Amino acid sequence: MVKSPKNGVKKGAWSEQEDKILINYIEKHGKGNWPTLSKQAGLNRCGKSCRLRWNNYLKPGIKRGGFSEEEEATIIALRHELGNKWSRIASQLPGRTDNEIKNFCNTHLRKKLLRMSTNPQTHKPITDLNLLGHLSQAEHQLLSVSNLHPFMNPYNLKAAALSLQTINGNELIKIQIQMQILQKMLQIVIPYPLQYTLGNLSLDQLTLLNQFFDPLQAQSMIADFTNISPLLLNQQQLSISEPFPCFDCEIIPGPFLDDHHVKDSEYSLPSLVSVNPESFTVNQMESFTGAPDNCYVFNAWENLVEEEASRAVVLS
DNA sequence: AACCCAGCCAACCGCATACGT
DNA sequence: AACGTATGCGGTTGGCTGGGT
Repeated sequence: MVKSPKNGVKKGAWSEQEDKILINYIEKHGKGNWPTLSKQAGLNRCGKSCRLRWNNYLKPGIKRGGFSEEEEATIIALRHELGNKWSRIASQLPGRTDNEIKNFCNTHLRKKLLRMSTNPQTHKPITDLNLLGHLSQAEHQLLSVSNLHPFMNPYNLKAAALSLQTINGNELIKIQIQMQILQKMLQIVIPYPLQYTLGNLSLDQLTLLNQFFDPLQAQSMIADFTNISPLLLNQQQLSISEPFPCFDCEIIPGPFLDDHHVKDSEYSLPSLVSVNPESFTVNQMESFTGAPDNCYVFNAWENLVEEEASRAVVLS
């Protein structure tokens, strides 16, 4: 990046020679005043540029290369706590600079969190439809192949239904609102190729899909779940094997919110679960810890998402 | 082979604050 | 107290690069 000199001061990428001059000067004389340092060292750079080059690149102890999982976890936690206070975050990571962490957050982490249906800014699950308007098409694509929402996972629907036994009306309303948001998100983010593949489904499959993603239908499903015999409402039976992002621990209580945050550091596509809510029976309830293979709606949905992910088609 | 495009990241810019006179 | 300068910080830019067409 070579930019045109302004007032005779060079800008843009630093050359090896300039780096050597700066290092040698600081090793001999220390840092001191940057504008003065620049002149005395014979560098045709402004002091600010010298300071930045030294602090972000040349200073001894600067770590280069990818971030470890531990560093990444620390960054996520501190970002959640401090916001975009890059220098404060960097102070907790020896050898890392604020600039490097900022770049890391704005590229790798952003992509990763989107894939987890998580707001890159707040690190909370995406429920703000306004955010979707700021995403690129590629990011929409990324989001669309992610585990959009815990309610995409029938385990969560089931657990939410069980929780209805103990939660109050306000929380029920919140759940219903979240489901409506999910439905709207789907309308927005499902990319054309995925919609196209819906054409390959049978009418029955489409009907069931529609029911599942229609908030009113979904509400009635939840209502239906509450009619399941109390003998079956043993939450201990719910052992969720599929990892997924925590939705919102403050709103929805239940066993499905514990110890199931995504630990996978790669961008693997979370598996969806195969359960047909309409044919939910006692036996299926008892075997709910597994993922039945014979429930075609969610098998179909899982296949669709996987197919979509494998295509990796960016909409034009 | 040539072109396009998106992601990466070093470096710049502008503002706020600290510091010295 | 007021002013000028240096420094710190966070947002933004733009050249480079690799992958796709």
